[in-house]
Amino acid sequence: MAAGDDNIFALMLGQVRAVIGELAATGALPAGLDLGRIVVEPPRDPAHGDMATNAAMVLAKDAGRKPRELADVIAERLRAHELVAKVDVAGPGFINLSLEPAAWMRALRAAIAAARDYGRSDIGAGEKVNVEYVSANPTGPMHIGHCRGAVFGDALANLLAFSGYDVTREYYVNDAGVQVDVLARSAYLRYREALGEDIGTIPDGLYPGDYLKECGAELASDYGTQLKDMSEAEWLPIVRERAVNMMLAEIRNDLAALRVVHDVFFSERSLVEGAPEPVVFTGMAMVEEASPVASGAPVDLVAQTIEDLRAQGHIYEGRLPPPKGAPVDDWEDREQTLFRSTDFGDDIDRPLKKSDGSYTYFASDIAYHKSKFDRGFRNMIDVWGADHGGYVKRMQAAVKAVSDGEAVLDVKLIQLVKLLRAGEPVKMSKRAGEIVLSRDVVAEVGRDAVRFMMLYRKNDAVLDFDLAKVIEQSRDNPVFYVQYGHARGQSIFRNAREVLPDLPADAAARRAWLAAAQLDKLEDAGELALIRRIAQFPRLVEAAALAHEPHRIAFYLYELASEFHAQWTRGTNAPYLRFIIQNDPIMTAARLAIVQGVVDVLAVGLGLLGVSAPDEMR
RNA sequence: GCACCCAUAGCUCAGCUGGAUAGAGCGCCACCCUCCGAAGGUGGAGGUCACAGGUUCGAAUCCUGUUGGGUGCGCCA
Repeated sequence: MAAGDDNIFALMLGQVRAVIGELAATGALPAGLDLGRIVVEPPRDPAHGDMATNAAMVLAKDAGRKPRELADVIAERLRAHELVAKVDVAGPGFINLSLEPAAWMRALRAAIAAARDYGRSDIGAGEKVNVEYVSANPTGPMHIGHCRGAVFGDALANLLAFSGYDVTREYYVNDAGVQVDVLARSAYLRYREALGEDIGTIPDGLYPGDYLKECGAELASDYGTQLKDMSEAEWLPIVRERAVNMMLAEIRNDLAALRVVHDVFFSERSLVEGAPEPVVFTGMAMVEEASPVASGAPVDLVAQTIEDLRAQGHIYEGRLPPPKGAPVDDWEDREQTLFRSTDFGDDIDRPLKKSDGSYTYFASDIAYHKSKFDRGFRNMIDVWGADHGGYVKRMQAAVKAVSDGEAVLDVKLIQLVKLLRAGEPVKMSKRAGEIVLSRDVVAEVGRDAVRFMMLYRKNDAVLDFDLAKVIEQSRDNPVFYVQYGHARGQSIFRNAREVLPDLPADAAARRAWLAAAQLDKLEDAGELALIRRIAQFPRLVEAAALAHEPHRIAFYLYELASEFHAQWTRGTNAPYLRFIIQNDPIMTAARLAIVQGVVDVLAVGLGLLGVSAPDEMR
């Protein structure tokens, strides 16, 4: 569980646990206490010291002692630690620790030494995690809603990988079902148009978007009039495959513009139609090369999964009551194939077959998640739009069923993006062509702004995204403010060479050089606060990873940048607080060590969010 | 009718999985630039954490109920 040596909070937590172990050994405490609930964290009020632990309050009941009394005993032993300056017992039984200045200097040195690995940990212990995100239907370009899910999933995957998980980034391609058939028919119309036919207005129910014209043109040049002479049953698979591949290529362009990557593109059709193995479009391969390779007997994985579940008693034939409140016109009370999701916490059992006998989307989704389990994933994270919220329970139920309770599915629901321009809503209509596309937004305000803002809000909160504000260069715009912090730090290094001619220009060499600085010269409250903030980064990353909440990184970075800017500005009124002191190379070197820490943390944090850390702002 | 999500300062939102006197930005008020980038900073006012119960040493956080908003509710994905 222990993170690296660079996490001073983990270090002290280990110390607290060790003390409790010692007390248990002497018989002062019962053995076998649950230490899992003990935390060591920065107190909200700095007056309470550097760190606080709830150990005594958490253990009091099981130990049969009063919290304050127990706290005194633990505190006594913590005082002996070399990095601990002061220990107080306060309130209901908090143990407040003040650390020796040397402890913070050590933390800063550790941060600088770790450089771009600062905050990296092994809490994931190499465990496999599947993060599925975007999974937009390949029926058109990505819109702004997909964009938020894409950025979220990507950042979450970064965070988990950084925290020691073995992460697979996955995209589920819905290349089966009626929607892609509609796509194919729409493309076929464009094909006829490309052959010179007057197709008039696009009929209701087909996709009217211009983006299919190119597909039609390609079909016309490749097939001439051949497809016109075929029946729909003949041309549909041909057109469908071409259209899906082209749409997927579009989407991958949109993803590339956001610098969002996937390791695996998983084909739904390969489940439904039966392939020897689930077909994956690998992250490296071009879409065109990714057609299913047939070898061996086809297996319908959906049917197989359903039959397996039936054998385990999770499936039966029965009737559902009609939904109340939202009357279905053509409700037909009939016997159907149902999954006992109520056995796993769902509200109602869920149908697996449509009235025509084919499988529901849910059925293939079960098979898909079964495939994740079969590929070794015990941890699955799905990133969905909030409108799929009603689907969460049944999917989690299904994952439990297919994994015999071994796998856990966490579903992250992504709320709407409300697009604004200078406070005014950007008009969005359902009619195609007026949907706000991800690529248009990226083109207008840039990838960094889009990514940061998408992550500067909890995933389950509606996001107001103001196109005018995110390119503003002011404190009001967190993207700029954080990036500016990084640029300002680099600017300080550029200017510092006047005072410190030996300061290496190369970042790695500079870190080594700064590690030798006399950090004990640092005693200004603002400086020390910055060092403490830097020291919190590892535990923050850890918490964000465990909670699957990348937005915490974004907020932390804003706070760090804010403290850094504040310290910088104090130097305007109080020159002795500047980072660069003209005739004091020793103090300057010590302060540059802080700047290095700030710059590294900002760079690492922005990197996790997929946002660039510029050396200068222009 | 049912399920899920949300409700925190005038506005937009954090609140580190139950901790101490609930924070930030914007807006408002009063200040600070012969500076390593003022593209900034300092201080102040502003809260019944929607409401009512409950759990316990301790609740914005967990449970129940109520109110208000959003999403969804065999066969679409």
